[in-house]
Amino acid sequence: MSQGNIDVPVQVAEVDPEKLEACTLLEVINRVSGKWPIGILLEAMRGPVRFTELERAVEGISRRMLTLTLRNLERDGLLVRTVYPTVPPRVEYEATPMAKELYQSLTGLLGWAERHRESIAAARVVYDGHSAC
Amino acid sequence: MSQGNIDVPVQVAEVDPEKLEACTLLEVINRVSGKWPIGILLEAMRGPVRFTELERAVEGISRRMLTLTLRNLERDGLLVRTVYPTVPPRVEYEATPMAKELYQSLTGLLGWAERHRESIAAARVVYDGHSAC
DNA sequence: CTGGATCCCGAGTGATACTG
DNA sequence: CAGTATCACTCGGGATCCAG
Repeated sequence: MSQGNIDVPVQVAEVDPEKLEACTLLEVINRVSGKWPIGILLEAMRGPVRFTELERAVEGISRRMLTLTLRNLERDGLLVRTVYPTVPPRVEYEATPMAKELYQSLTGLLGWAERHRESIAAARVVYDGHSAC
Repeated sequence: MSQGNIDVPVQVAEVDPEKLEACTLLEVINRVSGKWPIGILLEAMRGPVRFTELERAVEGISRRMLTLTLRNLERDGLLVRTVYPTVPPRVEYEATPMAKELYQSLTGLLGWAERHRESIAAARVVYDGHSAC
């Protein structure tokens, strides 16, 4: 969707489609990887949620990581941050449509994980020396 | 929203379905996160591939990380390792059907990434102070 | 309440050298 | 060819204290 001009000797660089896939996939994987992004996104998906609510909901996250992760998600346009200049500061975070769409895609992975959860566990037991029998 | 059962003292631990989703997703995300797993999987998906071939194909990976990542993927049953006791040792890795199915799921993420690549880039520019204008 | 600033430790990873 | 071993270093992330 980047052009319609025709007579240009396009230098598309012959990108190997598979390399491109690996790269792009890597970007999105990195975006949601880590312990916290998904948990936070899941909460913010249900509607506006406050900082403290997230702190309790995500469970186990430190204030520092909550802040940092929140900033990154906001930066990528996955979360909107709304500040209400009230006396006790009030800030709400909510997932953007883009983030919700991401979740739809993640569902595919979730399905895969659930379908193969046992297979993987079994594979590990075997690999680890199928000792504890 | 935590129950509807009345008479049974079920010990199902009352797992919040959303927590479960976050957890499972996290497992699979962690499995393929990192710089290397995807690249390796992509190569091994095309057919049996040798250690050295991977070392060149993945490009940028160190021998150490290649070995470690390979071991993890094998452990999870995503890769099969075949050793041919020939004079120069020959080892081949190939993606299992399970891994290929995983790739199908990853495709959903890839689609999302491509659809929103520009939006994200734009969001970042804005967030970063839309300076370099 | 919401977050920024520091300090610090351990896991992850690259570089390099060695081996069956 | 296909790894393994070691070392040094970076960096994520927790703990803690400070601030608007």
